[in-house]
Amino acid sequence: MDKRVTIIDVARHAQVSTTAVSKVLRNAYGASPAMRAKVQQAIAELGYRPNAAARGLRGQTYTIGVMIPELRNLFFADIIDGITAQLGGTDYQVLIAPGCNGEKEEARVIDAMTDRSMDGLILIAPVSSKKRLTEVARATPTVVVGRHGSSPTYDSVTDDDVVGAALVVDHLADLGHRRIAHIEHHETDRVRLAEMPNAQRANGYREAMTRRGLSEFIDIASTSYTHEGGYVGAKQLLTRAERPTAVFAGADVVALGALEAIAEAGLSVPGDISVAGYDNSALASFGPISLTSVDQDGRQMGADAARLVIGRITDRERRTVQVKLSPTLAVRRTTARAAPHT
Amino acid sequence: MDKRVTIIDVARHAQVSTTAVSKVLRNAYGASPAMRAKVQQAIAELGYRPNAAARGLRGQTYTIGVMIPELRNLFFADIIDGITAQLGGTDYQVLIAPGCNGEKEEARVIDAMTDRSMDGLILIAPVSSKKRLTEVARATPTVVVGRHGSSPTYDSVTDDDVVGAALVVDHLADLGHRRIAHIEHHETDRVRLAEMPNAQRANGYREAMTRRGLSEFIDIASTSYTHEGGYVGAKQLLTRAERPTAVFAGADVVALGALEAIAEAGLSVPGDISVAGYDNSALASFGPISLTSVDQDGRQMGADAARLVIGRITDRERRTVQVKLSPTLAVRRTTARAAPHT
DNA sequence: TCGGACGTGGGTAACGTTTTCCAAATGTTT
DNA sequence: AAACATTTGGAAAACGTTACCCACGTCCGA
Repeated sequence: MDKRVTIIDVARHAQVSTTAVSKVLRNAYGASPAMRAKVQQAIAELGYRPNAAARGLRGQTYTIGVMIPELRNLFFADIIDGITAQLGGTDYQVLIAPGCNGEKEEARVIDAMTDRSMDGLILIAPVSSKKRLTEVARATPTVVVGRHGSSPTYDSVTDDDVVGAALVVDHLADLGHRRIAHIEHHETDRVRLAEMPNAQRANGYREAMTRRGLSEFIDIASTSYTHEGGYVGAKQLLTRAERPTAVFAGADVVALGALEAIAEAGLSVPGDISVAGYDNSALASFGPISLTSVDQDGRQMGADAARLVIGRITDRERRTVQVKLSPTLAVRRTTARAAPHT
Repeated sequence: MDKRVTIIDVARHAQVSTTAVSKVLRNAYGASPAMRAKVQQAIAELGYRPNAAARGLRGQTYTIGVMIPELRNLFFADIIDGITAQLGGTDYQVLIAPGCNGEKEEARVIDAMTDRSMDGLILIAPVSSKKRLTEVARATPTVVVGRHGSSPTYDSVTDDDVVGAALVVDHLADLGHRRIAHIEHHETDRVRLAEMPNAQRANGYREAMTRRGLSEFIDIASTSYTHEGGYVGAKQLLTRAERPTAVFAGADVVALGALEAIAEAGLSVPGDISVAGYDNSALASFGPISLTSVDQDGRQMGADAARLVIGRITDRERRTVQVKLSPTLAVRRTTARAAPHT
C-alpha cells in the first residue's frame, strides 16, 4: 500500500516546480524543450500517472461518459466501437453507464456522470424530456445520438429514419408486396412522438406506403421495441382477415420476435411472409437468421458523436450541429417476391 | 452556466459548518438528529449533489469500475445486470470500461480506472498476468470474475468449468454419441493455461471423455472463442476421416460459427451432428436457434462479485474468498440421439 | 541606451470535499 | 459538588492538480 507518486515527487525529482510539471503534462505554453525533456524523463523514471480526481477539481477529468439504455442491443455496441475508435490515441477515456431504462433511472445515471465531472457526455437514445436534456447540456458538453430535432445546447447525431423506413417499403413493394404491415414502438409523449426514431420510422412507413399508392393497406401493430413486442405484434397481425404478406419490424429484435410468432403459426419465411428489421445488428447478418434489415452504420454514428463532443469541449461557444446519416438496406433471405395477387 | 451548489452553500443555508454537512452526508458519527434534519432540508431545498471528484481526493468516489473484455458477449450483459441489481439502492455507481481485448489494452483500461480513484474494481475474464492483477488489487479492492485460482489480494468468482464441460459430455454420451469433438480457445501462456475458463473447459472435456471410456475419441480443434473461431474449428472437424457426431463448442458464439459451417457443408443439426455451446446466452435460447448450452447464471456471478467488492471496500483486511458456482445444462434442440454406431 | 515584447519559470491561491483534531456543553457517577 | 465520560459542533489542514499572475532575462527596434 505504498503511496502513489504525485506531481510533487516528479517536480522534486526533476528539480523544477510543480507548475512546470503541470505545464508539460498538459502541453501548455511556457515550457522550454529542455525542461520538457527533463520532466518527461522524471515522469518515466517514477512511473507517474496523474490523479484524475484531483485534475477534475480544477480542470478536466479526461473522461467521456456514454449513457446506453440497453446493453444487449448489438447496434449500441457498434456505436460504442465507433466512439472508442475515434477516441483511441487521445487522452480521453470512455466510461459507460449501464442499465438506464425509464426516465427516472436515466436521470439518476446522468446525474451520476455529471457529479463525476465528466468532460463530455454522449447520450444514446435518451428518453428524458427535452428541457432536461437542454439543461444537462448547458452544464456539460453533450451529444445526443438517435433522437431527432435540434437544440441550442447539444449536438445530435441521427440516422434518417424516414428514409430507412422508405427503403424497406420500397424494397417490399418492388417485390410485389402490397399488404405490408408495420410493428411500431408505442409512443404517447407528444415531444418524443416527434423526436424518437421509432415515431419517425412509423411516419416514414406511412409516407412511403402512401407514395406507392398503398395507403389502403397501411396496418400498424403498436407494441414495443422488444423481442416480446415483436412476438405479440406479429400475433396480432396474423389474426387479420386478410393476412399481411410482409412485416416491417421497427427493430431487429422485434423482427426476431415476429419470426418466432410466425414459425409458431406454422407459416414459413419468406415463403408465406417476408420480414424485415431495422439496425442490421450482428444478429441480422448471422447465417441461419439472415434478416433483411436497415443498416445504420453505428460505427460512423459513434465516431461522429465522439468527434462532436471533443469539438464542443474545445469550443463551448460553437453553434450546435446536427449530423444526419443516411441508412442503407441490407437485403438478405427473409424477404422474397410476393405471391401473385389473388 | 450557473455554478454548482457546493457543500459551503448548504452549510450557509442551514447555518451550520461544512463539517456538519459532511457528517450528515456520510452518516458519520457526531451529528444530532436535529442537525441532521436541518441539513437534509437544506440539501433538498438547494438540490445539492456532492462532487465526486472532490470526494475522491480525500475519501471515496462511490464508483465501481467494471472491466469487460467484449461488449457483444451477451453473457457479460447478464453479469452486469447482476452487479447493478446488487448495487441498486446503494450510493455506488457502476461504470463500465469497454474495449479491452489484449493485455496491453487491458492494462491501459485498468490504469484509467485506478487513476480515477475508483473505490472498487470488478475485472471480468482479465488476461493480465497474475502478478499484475495482484498489484492492482493491492491498491484497489478488486474482484476477478471468471478466472480460476486464488490470490492473497483479490476475491474471485468463477463457474465450475470442469463440471460444465462434464455436463455436456455426459449429456451427449447419454444420447449415444461417441465421437464428441471439442472446439477450444487456443492458449499458450502457462499460468493462464491453469486459470482461464477455456482451459478448464478443455480439461473437463478430456476428463469426462476418459471417465466415460471415450478417450480414444477425444478430438480437439484449437481456434478461438469467436464466431470465426467456431466456423474454422468446425470446418477442421468436418474434414476428419471419421466425422464427429457431436461438437461441444467452448462458448455460444463459437457454437453459432460451427452451426454456420455445418449448414454450409450441407449437414443438418441435430440430424447429422449435435452441437452444444457454453454460457446459455440470450442467443442460445432464441427460438430458431435453440442451442443446447451450459448455463452459468451470470446474474448470480455478478451479484456475488458486487457483494464481495463492497465487502472488501468495507474491510480491506478480510481474507480473500473464492466463490465457485455450479453450472447447469439447458437442453434444447441442437442435440439429439446419435445414429446407431456403424 | 531605453523600453517594450517575448520566452521561461515559479509562487500561490483556488477547486470541494473529508479528516483530524479540539472545545464546549451536557449527562452520569461518585 | 466534584470528577469524569459522552455528545455535539466547528476550525483548519489536508488531498493532487491547475489557473492566474508575477518576475526575471534576453532580444530587438527606435
